[in-house]
Amino acid sequence: MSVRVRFAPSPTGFLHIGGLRTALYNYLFARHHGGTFVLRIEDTDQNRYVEGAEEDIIKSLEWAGMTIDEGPNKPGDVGPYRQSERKTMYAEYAKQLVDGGHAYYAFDTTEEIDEMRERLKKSGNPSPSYDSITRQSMKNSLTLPQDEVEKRLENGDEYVIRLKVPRRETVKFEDLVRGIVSFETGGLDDQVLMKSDGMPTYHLANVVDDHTMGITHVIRGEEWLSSAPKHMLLYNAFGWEPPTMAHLPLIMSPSGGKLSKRKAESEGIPVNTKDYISGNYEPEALVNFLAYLGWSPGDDSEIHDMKELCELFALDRVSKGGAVFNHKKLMWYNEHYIRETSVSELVPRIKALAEAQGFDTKDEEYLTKVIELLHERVSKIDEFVSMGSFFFEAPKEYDENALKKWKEDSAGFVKAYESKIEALSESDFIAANLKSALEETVAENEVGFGKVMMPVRIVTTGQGFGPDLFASLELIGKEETLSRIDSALKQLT
RNA sequence: GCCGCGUUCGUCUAGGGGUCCAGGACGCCGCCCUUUCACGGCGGUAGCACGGGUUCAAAUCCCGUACGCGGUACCA
Repeated sequence: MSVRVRFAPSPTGFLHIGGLRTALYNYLFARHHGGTFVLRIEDTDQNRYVEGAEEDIIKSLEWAGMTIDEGPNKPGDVGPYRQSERKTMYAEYAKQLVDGGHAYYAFDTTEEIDEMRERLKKSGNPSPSYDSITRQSMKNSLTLPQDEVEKRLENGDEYVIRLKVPRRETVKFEDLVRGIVSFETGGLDDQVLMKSDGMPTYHLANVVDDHTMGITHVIRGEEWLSSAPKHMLLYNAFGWEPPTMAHLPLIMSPSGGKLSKRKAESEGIPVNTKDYISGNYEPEALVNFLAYLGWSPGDDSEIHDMKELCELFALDRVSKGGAVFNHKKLMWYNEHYIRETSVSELVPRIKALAEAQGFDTKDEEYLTKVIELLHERVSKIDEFVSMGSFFFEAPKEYDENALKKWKEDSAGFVKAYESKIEALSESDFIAANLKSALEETVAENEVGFGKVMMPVRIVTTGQGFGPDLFASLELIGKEETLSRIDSALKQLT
């Protein structure tokens, strides 16, 4: 049987970075086995639905380089791919469960359930739940006379359908990441399967869908492990073969705990995939980084593109413990992928970024040279623009830190240097000559190289660091260089 | 509280009884290269949570403890 996996996010917001990794592992697994990657939208909670979330999910997956084989945007044979559109199916299956004695109607109001919880708490039960014991004293089709149940149903009284969890049973299953996992049903509650609004809960919907969509492997986050036994009970009740399970370790925040929006952002980690897109991260870097966050191929390799990851990926090599998100390592990957990208590929991307900020990037030849000079020193491609803005326009202000190196004698050295390069013809205004002019200035004044170079750098670029100064000046050109020196001298002296 | 899952350098991990006084990567530190910065090269720092077993031999198997994380909804 060929592998079919699904990524099943709920459209309650922007795609979380942890969700993206779950999707990635599903995708890699599918591709590794020549299987199918399905996107299913789990929108059974109408209260939490967020407009535009589905588009964000699809856009994010595409940006990361994952191709959806079947999904709401690309229907296959087992659609629809949004749970809200499969509503009638769930009701039928729930009825089937009730008829088979595996589920029952419950008419209790929220208040009545709260009361029950309060009462049990008082009598010493620290975590009361609607379960095989308490259901006996509640209003449901197990306790109410048959005719009253029918009457309530006919009257259109509000009801839910609950799973009738067996009293004492052990649910055991094999998880591809964790091995054998087992639970006692005594600790499970009679989970609601159908809500009073007619929508199924996640538990029912995911089981029905995974089965009817032919899903062979359920690969999801560890937060689902606790409800997995309920799902196994459901497969059993339906008489279906359950898919193979694999629960992934969670991505943790550096300060501990699940990587939540609040935590992550206070630690400088973007949580939503869209923030990586708008933040100009390299998708290849994020994918490589995420793949290694909780998985490793077992050798000493670190760098793999999507194609290689697909070849290497195996669920039994996924680690069990949670993995802390290390933003510095992500940046290392990002730098790596930028260096791997050819200058010609970079040109259009940086042109767009720079122009969006109102810079004139001149011609392509010029931009190419700018990129060559900065290629080895940026961490993210937007730094080509921020670090290289002086290539596009004269500095508007001088970096505060750099100015610390501006001393009493700096202006004099800059003037001395200026008079030397002023003498250079346009065609002689090249890096080698600009460098020897500086060396001469240094020698004539009997000072260190930096005493002259740093001030020149500051007045021409506004910064105390950057690409090779002489190559930069050559690119900026004689006229512009001299004009920058003059206007800086006016401001700084 | 209860249930479940986990625990190898600061972080991500390799390791699945002897070849491990534990290997790689990020970070950090130092040196070299560069008369700036960065890149690159070389080197260094640092870890098997704890306690019991099993065994000739345990990071690797078993039990317990501690700690961490997840779940405990008519949310997913």
